[in-house]
Amino acid sequence: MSSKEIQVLEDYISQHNLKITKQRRAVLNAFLDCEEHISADELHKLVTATEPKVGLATVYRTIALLIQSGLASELDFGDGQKRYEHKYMHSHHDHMICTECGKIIEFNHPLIEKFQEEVAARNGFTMTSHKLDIFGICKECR
Amino acid sequence: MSSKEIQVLEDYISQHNLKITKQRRAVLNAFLDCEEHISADELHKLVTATEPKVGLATVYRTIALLIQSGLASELDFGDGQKRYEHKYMHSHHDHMICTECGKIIEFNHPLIEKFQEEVAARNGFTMTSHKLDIFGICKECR
DNA sequence: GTTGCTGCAAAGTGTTTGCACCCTG
DNA sequence: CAGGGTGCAAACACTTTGCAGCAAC
Repeated sequence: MSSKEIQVLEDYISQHNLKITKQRRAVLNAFLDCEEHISADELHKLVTATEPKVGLATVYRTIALLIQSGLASELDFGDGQKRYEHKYMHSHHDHMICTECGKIIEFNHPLIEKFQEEVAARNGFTMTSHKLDIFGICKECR
Repeated sequence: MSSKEIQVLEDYISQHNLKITKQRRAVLNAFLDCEEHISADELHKLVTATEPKVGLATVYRTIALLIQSGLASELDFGDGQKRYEHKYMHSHHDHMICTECGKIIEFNHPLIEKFQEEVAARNGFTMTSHKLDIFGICKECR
């Protein structure tokens, strides 16, 4: 259980006149325990394993809080549901998704990043963020 | 009105025991007339301007046909709805999206493409497709 | 005790499907 | 005239919201 992330959330909560509840702790802990790209529904299943009465709506509301506090970021691989991953203490990276088994490899290629900046600048764009997903077949599925 | 695309669709239709209808022509023509990244709802509005009785469901069903026949490809900029663009006779490119005005610039950077291949290969991935979106502020909105 | 939080159910959004009738081939 | 196509409405999947009761501060 990572106390730094709990601190980040509690700081955000106290700075916004919000309250710490056992549901919010449960959602945060389940999210932190899971080192994956998790959907709201999957996170809800994890949470209810220890706190059976937590509703899906609370999970969605807490995820919004995690995003606002900078702990989580939203992903969309185009499969109809949003996914979430750790953001705090987790540097930028892109995703390579196996379309057979769903495995996701994270990677970062400094030159790709650099050329993106270059393309943006060349078009007069101020880049705020970007998203690169590579789809393919991983070596186990080939 | 581009006869090549109509030919592609009619070929696909005749090869699959399907039928050509005025609704399908209307959807295809509206799609071809519009050189943008259009949503199903927007395309439906365009179609009903000339064919008022065409239903949204038919638009979705025809879009599926366009995708299967290789005329259209699906985009998802993470705003909750899918968008579609011309694919036939339109080479690969990525998107730069202005988060202020929604303007989309298409670009292609050969080195970025090359490094993606390289990263995939390095991880034992056989790359089948990829998607790069850069979000930022365009020069008019700055 | 105030004010925010929760669970539930209902509403929303974008997309898909079932069905009776219609039209193409 | 057979079999696919259409419009409509209902169903769907995911997410958000309204509300009365509950709990943190």
